Amino acid sequence: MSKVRVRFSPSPTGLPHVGMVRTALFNWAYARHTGGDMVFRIEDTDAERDSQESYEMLLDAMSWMGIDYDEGPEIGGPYGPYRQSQRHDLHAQVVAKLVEGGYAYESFSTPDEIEARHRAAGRDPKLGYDGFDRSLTEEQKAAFRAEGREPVLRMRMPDEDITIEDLIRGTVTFPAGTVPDYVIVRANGIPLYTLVNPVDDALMKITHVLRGEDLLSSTPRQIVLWRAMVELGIADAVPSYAHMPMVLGEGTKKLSKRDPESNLFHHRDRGFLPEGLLNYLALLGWSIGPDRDVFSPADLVAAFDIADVNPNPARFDLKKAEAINAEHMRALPVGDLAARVVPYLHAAGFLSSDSAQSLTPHEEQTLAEAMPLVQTRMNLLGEAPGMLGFLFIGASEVVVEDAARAKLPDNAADVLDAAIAVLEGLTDFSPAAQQEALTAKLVEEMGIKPRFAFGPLRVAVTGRLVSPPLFESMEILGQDESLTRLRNLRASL
RNA sequence: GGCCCCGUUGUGUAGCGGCCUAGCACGCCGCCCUCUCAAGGCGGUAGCGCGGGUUCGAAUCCCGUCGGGGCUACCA
Repeated sequence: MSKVRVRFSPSPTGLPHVGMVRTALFNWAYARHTGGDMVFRIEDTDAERDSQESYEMLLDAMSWMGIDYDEGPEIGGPYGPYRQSQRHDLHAQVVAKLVEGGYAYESFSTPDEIEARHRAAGRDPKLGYDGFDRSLTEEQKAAFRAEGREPVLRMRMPDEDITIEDLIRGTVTFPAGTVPDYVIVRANGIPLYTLVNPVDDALMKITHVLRGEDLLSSTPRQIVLWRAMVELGIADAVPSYAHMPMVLGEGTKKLSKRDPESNLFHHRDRGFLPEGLLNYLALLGWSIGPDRDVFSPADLVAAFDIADVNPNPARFDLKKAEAINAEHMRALPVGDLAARVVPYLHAAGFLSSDSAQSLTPHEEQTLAEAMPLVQTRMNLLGEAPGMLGFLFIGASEVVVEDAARAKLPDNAADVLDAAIAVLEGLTDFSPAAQQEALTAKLVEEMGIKPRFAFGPLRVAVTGRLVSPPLFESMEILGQDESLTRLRNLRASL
């Protein structure tokens, strides 16, 4: 069996969509699992919608997700160029052979004329092209040209059933006559996706076409093109196909490009780990085993087979995605997690640099001490500023959230006064010492429930209702800083 | 309308004729733990769309039906 060659061939239009990334991921996983090649090709044939910005985001998305490729734009390869817009000559050569071999023909019919003919014959006007120009004589063609009409090129579909063995769906048959002769080249001479996609696949020796279900219906026409290319010696063999399920949003509709959740970078911005999102995306239509759903990219590669992919569409579930991401965050060595959280803390204004290597010694130490406290308390890296921000500011910058202030008990002033007195007297400011002393005073002596005894302290120190453990937090801040914060809140009551 | 695909708890899945009184995970609910919130532990909730077959036996096979989706462009 020859080497597997798969390809990911997006159009650079708009933002990278998670469904699209999932397609790239499965292609990649299949290539890596089989030891095959992953080809990355940009289908920028629609100048109207394509953009350089979108192209760059595509590269960014691939590299962030860790989806590498063996051939592609920027890195090249034996079957380049890898941007479709630079392959016009290659396409033109194939078109010429197709026409010469009688596989494609010139068609002058306009959509209106086709529809009119259907009506005249009492057929459904929406049947599609009727094959009218299939055997035009040279005289008839000349007559059309004399009218100033330029023909499109259509592929001649055979009068036979076309069957594909889909790796995910099994045998799929399209009855003869249900697919009309389709256009491969516009009247202006520019080839269409329907031509260029299979042609480039053939030229790049692609063996497996793994793509979205939305392309299933266009497969029979591509098979016909492939068969023609094989006969013409352009292609080696018709590839295997696998049509992956769509990624749905809420309800039953496809996850729309308008939906922010469809944007890969939206998730990156919120603080998904690439391996976390990759793990979740792989779960959309595939599973690694009956009782496991957390795995690394390497695990995916080791276990993945396109034949195991489910044919039914899957909904994108943010909650599940975040839970998976949280698992990955907890599995990370703390130092690693700390480094990953730095850009988010910097963006929120809490750190001097977005690189863990360039932090001040104090920032570095504070982060190192705080990270273990919050590793199990976050689902996303983006939660770090809210969780840890208070550690990187001065007492005067602490902002007490309204909700936190509202929740202060009536005796908050007494609690704070007592706590300040206790903590001032400590020579050992360790969490254990703090807790012992504060519990003795507030809980046992004053008879306040722990929850209400420590709540006001938490608010004073962090400004929030939810925070890392209180005593550890105060230890990191230091005795003086902690006391200042307690006094500040006390003074504001 | 035509052609095609899909159908297991709210969500993602395991299941490939008997191991299923349907497993796992997320979610949700409760309890335990507890300085908040998590994490962790324990327990609970909820499903084979429907109807016929085939079979000793069906979530698993067949047919139909209903429901959802895709395609039907001189877009990709």
